[in-house]
Order: sequence, then C-alpha cells, then structure tokens
Amino acid sequence: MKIEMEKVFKPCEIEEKWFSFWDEKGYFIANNKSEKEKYTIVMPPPNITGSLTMGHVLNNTFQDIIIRMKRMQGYEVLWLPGIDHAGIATQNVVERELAKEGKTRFDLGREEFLKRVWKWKEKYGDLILKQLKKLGVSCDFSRTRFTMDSELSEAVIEAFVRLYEKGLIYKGFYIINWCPRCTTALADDEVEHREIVGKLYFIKYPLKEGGFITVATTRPETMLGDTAVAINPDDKKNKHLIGKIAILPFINREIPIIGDEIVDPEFGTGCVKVTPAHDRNDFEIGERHGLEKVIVMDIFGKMNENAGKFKGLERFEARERIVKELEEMELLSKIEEYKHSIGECYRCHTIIEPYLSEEWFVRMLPLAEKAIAAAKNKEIIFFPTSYEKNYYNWLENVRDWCISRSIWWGHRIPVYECEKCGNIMVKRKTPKECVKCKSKKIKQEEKVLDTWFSSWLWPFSTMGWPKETEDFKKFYPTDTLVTGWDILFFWVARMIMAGIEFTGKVPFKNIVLTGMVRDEKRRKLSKSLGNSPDPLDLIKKYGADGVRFSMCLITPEGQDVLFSEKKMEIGRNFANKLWNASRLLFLNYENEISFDKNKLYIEDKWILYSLDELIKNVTKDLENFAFVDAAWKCYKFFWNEYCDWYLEFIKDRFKDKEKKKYALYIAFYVIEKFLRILHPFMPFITEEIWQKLPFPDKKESITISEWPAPSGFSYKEEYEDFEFIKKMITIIREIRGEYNIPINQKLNLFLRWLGSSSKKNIFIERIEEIKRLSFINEVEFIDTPIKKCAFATCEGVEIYIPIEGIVDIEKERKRIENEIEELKKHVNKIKKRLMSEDFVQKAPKEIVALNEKKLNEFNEKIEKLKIYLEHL
RNA sequence: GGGCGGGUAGCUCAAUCUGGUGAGAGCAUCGGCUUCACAUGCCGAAGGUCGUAGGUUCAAAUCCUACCCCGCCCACCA
Repeated sequence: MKIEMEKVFKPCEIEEKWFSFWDEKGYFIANNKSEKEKYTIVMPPPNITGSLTMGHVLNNTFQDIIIRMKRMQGYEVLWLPGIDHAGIATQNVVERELAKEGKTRFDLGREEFLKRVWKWKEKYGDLILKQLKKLGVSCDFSRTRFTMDSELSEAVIEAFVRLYEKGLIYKGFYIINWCPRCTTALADDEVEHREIVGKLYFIKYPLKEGGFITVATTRPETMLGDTAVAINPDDKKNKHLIGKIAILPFINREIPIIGDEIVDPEFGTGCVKVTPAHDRNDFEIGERHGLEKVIVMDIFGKMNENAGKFKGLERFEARERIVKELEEMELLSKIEEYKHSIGECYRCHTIIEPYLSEEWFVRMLPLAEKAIAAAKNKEIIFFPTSYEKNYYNWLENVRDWCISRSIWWGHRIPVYECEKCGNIMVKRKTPKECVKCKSKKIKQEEKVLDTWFSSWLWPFSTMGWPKETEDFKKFYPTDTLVTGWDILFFWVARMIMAGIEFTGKVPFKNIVLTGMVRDEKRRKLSKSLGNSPDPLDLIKKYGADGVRFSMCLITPEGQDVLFSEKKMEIGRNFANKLWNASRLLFLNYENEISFDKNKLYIEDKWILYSLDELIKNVTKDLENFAFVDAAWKCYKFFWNEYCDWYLEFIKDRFKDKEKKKYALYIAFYVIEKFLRILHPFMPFITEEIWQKLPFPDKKESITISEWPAPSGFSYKEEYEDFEFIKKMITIIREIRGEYNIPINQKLNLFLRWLGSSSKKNIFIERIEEIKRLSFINEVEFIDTPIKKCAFATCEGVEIYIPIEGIVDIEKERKRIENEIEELKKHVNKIKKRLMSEDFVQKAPKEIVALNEKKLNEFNEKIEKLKIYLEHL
C-alpha cells in the first residue's frame, strides 16, 4: 500500500477536517473523571466588537501550545474561552448602526436600546471565537462564557455589594475624564495621551480696582467657569495682587485672587485661572479655598447656560469665538505655540474633557497592598521577570478606580434610592420597597459598571463563583495567564486584587506577558494605518500551522514583535519541509519496517542521541514559557539535523530492501516522536502526518498521545563520531565552493589518515554515503603527501583534492596562506594568554587545558598547511 | 519628574543573569546546483574593533562607574 502525498503541502484542506474531528471527539473538554492533576489557563476574553488581530494570534497560540503540551502530559486541562461585553465599544457600534437609520439611543429609550444591543450580540458576538477556531485553539468551547451571562452578572453584583459593605466603594464628585462623544466617564488608564503643538493664550482679566491681571491657558473656553485666579504666595512679582478682585470677562463675575502653592511662578505669567469644575488641579485648589464650582459644558461638550452668550456652542467653536472676541476687546495679550499633551478616549479618540461629575470609585490601596505581597511572596511569577517591577511601580502609586460609566450597555450599578425618603440601598436583588419607609417608589442608579469591573472577576466568575461549583473547586485557582503587557494594569493586576479579595487566593500562578505586534517600522498595527493584516487571510495563505509557527519563531520573549508578511514564510516553508520529509519516507515505505538494536548505524545513533536532547530541551523551555527557544530548537533539529544530514545519509540504504527495513524504522521512529513534540506548535500538519505513520498501536489522535520522553539510549560517543564525519564532508564541500566547482564535476579525494583509527573504521564503513554527500568520485588512502592539490586538515586527517587543470595553483597558495594568517591570529592570542603566569596559576585547570589543547591543534594545523604550502 | 527595557553583521534577534571554545541564527546580498522528498529546495561565500570612555580581573560582549543614543510605562503639563 503506497501512501499518496502531494508535492506541496496544502494546509487548508486538512485544517477544517482535523479541527472538527477533535471537536466531535470532545478531546478539548475537561474530563472530570481524570484522577490526574489539573492544569488551567485563563483565556483573556476578547472584545465582543473586535475581530481577530495578530495580538490574539500571538497569545492564543502560546496558550494553545501550553494547553496541548499539558494535555499530552496527562493533566486534566481546562482552557475556558469567552468574550467580554466591551461596554463603551459595543454601545458605540450599535449607536453607529442606529445613526444610519437617523436615530440616537435616546430615541429608542434604555430598554429598547438594550434589546437592540443584545440582538447585535447574538448576530456578531461570537465572530471572534469562530475566528480563533481557525487558528486551531483547543479550548473547551462547551464552557464558553460571556461577561453579561446571568451567572457572571450575579458575580459582578456580588462583588460590588461585598466591596460596598466593606466600605471600599464610595460615590463622590470629582474631576473625571469625560468623553463627550461616548458621554461617559473613563478611568484614568482608559485615556491615551498624545503630544500636540497647541496654543497658549494669554488673557487679561480686568481688576476691580483698575488695571489687569494676565493669565495663561490652553483652553480659553473654560474661563467661563473660572471662580478665582491663583498666585504662588512666594511669587515676589505677583504676590501683591493676592486678595484683590478680578472681573471675569463676558460673565462679569467678581472672582478673588488667591494664593496657592501649587502654582509655578515660572510658568506663563505666574497667574493661573482657576476652573474647579474643569480641571483636576483647579478642583483641588477649589477644595482648599472653598471656591464655587461652575460647570460650563453639558455632557456632549456643548457650552451650557453658565456660559452666557456662548451657550449652545460646541467647545472648540466656543474657544474660537471667545478668542476672537477677546482680541476685539483687547483682552488677549498674546498667543504662543505650546507643546503639551492631550488626553483622548481610547475607544473613539475624542479629546477628553476633565469634567466634574458624580461617580463611583473603588478604594484601591487596601487591595493593592495584598496584590504586592502576593508577588513578593512568589505566589505569582512573571515571565519575563522584569515586568514584576512595573507591576510594583503601578500598584505602589495606584489611584482610586472610577468604575461608573454613563452608558447603558453593561452591568447596572446595584444601588437603589427611595424616591420618597432618599434612603440608599445596595442590594443583590432589586428591593421591592424601601427598607426604611416602605415606599414602593424606588429607582436604581442609572449608571453601569466599567467593563473591567466584570473582567477582573473572570478567572472565577467563569467557574460559577460565588457558588462553590465543581469547576470552581477543581480548577480554581488557575495555573497560567498569557496576555499582552499592555493590559498588565487594566486587567492583570486587577484580577489579582479581585482574586485575593473575593476568593482569598491569587487567581493564577504564572503570568506570561507577550509583546505587542508591530509593523517593521515599530508602529502599532492599526486599521487606519493600513498596516494591520487580517489573520484569517494569513491563515489562508500560509496555513494556521505556518502562521502559528512563524509567530513563535519571530517573537522574542516578552518583547515586541516586528511583523511582516514575509516572515510568515518561515513557518509555511517549515511545514512544507516537514511534509516532504515525510513524503520521502512514505514513498519508500513498503509495509515493512523493523527494529534491531544491533543493526543501528552511526547516523542512527547520532540522530537518536540528538532527539533525546531535543525532547529534554523543548520540554524544559516550554515549562519556562520560552516559546521562541523551543520553536527554534525544533526547527533546527528537524531541518538541519534530521533532513540535511540524517535523511540524506540514510538514502543509500533505501536501495537495499533489507537495509531499508531498519533505516526506515528509525526514520519513522524519530519523526513520530518529533511530531509529538511539534504538535503543540503545529497541530494540523502533525496530526495529518502522524495518522499515516505505520505504528499500529498508536493512539487515535496525536492530540491525545503522550508527550514524548527521552528514549534513554546513551550514544554520546557515536554522536561525536558522526559529528566528525559531518565535519569532513563540510570541509570537502567548502573546497568545492571555494573554487566554484560544479557538483556534476566529480573530484577524487586522497586522505592521509593521521587521526584516530577508530574514526577511520567508521569512515570506511560509511564511505559510500560520504562520497555521495561530498560529491567525490573515488577515495584513496595515502601514506605520503601529494602535490598540486587543494589541501585541508580535519582532526589530524590530511585532505588532498587534486586540482590541477581545475583551478589555479597560485589561488590555492593564497587560500592556504590566508588560512594560516587567520590561525596565527588566534594562536597569538592564546599564546599570550598561556605565557602569562597569572593565567596559568589562577585560571581553572580546565580552561588552561582547553587553551593548551586549542594551541596545539592550531599549531598542528598551521604546520601542516605550511608544509603543504612548501611543496604545493 | 518617577520607573522599566534596549544599543552585537545591511535588517531582526541569540549569547550577558552564571566572565573563559575561532561571538551564532534567520532575512537580505553574492557564487554554484534542476542530485529521482522538498526551488516553499540543496551546497557554499561574504559580512561584526559587541554604543563611547574608564575601571575590576590572569581573562570582559558579559561585572562595575560615567557618558551618549533609542524605545516604552506612569505622573505633570495654567
């Protein structure tokens, strides 16, 4: 029975097939009957509105690698997929849809709008999970969760109530980051800062007693809300003004000039307009001095009734108008160019307005302290470790977390107010009546919770917490989290805090942080730049395996990845190489293979030794989440050892039916183990090939096969011997390359064997293969040197290749002279070292010996080259 | 201002923690090859005073100090 294989590996045909096979067999479902240890990975839930990005590809590939290895190692694994409801983003998407119909969410009303969002969710919400499947992720889709599921929502409410009852949640008026487009508050870390060249306006405020005071501002429109001017009390130039009264233009409000130390006398004029309702610092000044807080804008960023005649203008229009009118009134003393940074909404990139608003906050300090302690006690380990410092740095300076959002899509805050007596109730279930006055008129807080307030519970809310479910008992706390470093604070640190606070346990042991995927110019991938490839296109073109393996190969640990489509070729080419190497074996396979330890050749032992090393190293690397190292080791083993040397070497044996039996056995044996090692990286192609392998008692699928262990043969010596043969062949090839002798021009080889005689025996044993691989016609052993040859030495063996008529003897002379020069340089270095008494006395014996050995070796080589040069 | 990371071949990175073999890969470049698994391939070559200056050491890409660049995060920014 011949096994047919196409010349070029076509991934698309097999990916669908194998994924459904595994899925139907339920291999990914955590098997509750297993008695083995469990292993859990927390999948970062992708955003419901998003589609698959290269970032997802990267960290999901890594997660899949771990989970597949652990599954093969016999752990009971759980990798639970899910999506988060992405409050602001989703609401934006649906609002945009509505806008096409000419409607706003207010036209629909809260209830109808939410129905609309749910409808949208049902339609598009699982797109990203479908896309992830194409990548081959082996998560347990039967346990898919969504942050707005009723169980998860219960968890959110539970968490809120518990924190509130502990006094860790409070409500208050503060300056928050307001996005006028999304009409909601944002947490500090949801604001992206961008440096711009803006303008600094110098505005003269008339003094009540006559004269002016000049203030500087980048946001003139906020002046309408000014309630003071502040000066540093130590500012000699200006302090005489403190206590006087200024008159606010347009509004004609009398505002005091006050002293406050926060003011930098060196900046601008040294006088600061104070707008407590529109600036965080000004707010603090306002608190210290008991100033009035005048809000001049509405939630859409339009000037309100406090803005006098500017009412109704959009904030930037108002700015222009105000500047123009100030100029006409001769109250604008100058405008300077000024570089400063502005905050933008991370969802819609609208400029953030610092805004006074009543919001809900979580006190972070008590939570942060425990999270720091957990890392210090090594209950949490970071990969790479350097991120631990960032983690401490953030937690030590943590600020309270603004968790309320003035949008509709999300978990509505479980706070209820009695409309009759004003009693505030924080309840798990909507109260039917006021506990105080029994009134049935109760209204719930309008605001919803920040999406992260549900995500930070993800590791346990997905397992049924607060209920003590079987899953929760078994799989929590989890083992590993793999995610990008960009959400270390947003999400990772908060999950740790939540885990400790609500379950008393850190939610995971290992945190593996991956870099960001960027383009070759180090820019972030983004749709607007057009540098963001569609992973699904890449998968179509290079195969899921190709993309996965390429990403592993090009991603330095914890550092950013510079992506280019060209780089995807590495993985695809490797898949093809793997395919064709297998093809070679199958083409030669005739239903007969067998194993006999006594019939192993030197190259068999060499590859077996090498395979054992690979298994040990890759297992170790993967256990340390060193995916790149592991992937490169697989790559090099297979391509540069198994294909380039082993397969090339054993081909001769395929011609003899008897020898082929044994050769093929080892070839299949090695590839079989290698496929299992490679399977976590390239799940599809490994399965496809593995299924064809002629080992009758293998498992039904490679996915549930055992993770390989070293075979334990000890062939270290044979390994070295074969390395010598490789070196001989390489040297001969180098000579040929040096003279550009085409390989179809056969050369003869003369060897003066002054090296090890056991190696000579091995050499003679495999002489046919060696001749073939070094493109040599005849080999002859000689006792005396011969002239007019290309010459080289290898471990004492003198190599002569007659070159007369093929190349210039002068060229050979030069080549050898160069070689001698090179060697002399090193010899001198080593000599110098060895001549130093300090070195000989102080350096470790092995090092001295090594140097001596090298020196001898080099000198010997030089001598030989010199002698040869003389009689060339 | 606070913190983190980096500077090694034209490009992207190993090796640095734990000092010691002729500093290694991949891509790009150059030369040779249609050898019956693979041109998504095979065989070779060229390319590096390891950011700069000191120091420690028998020995420094590796440790220490200073400096120069580059990137990132946090805070501030009237």
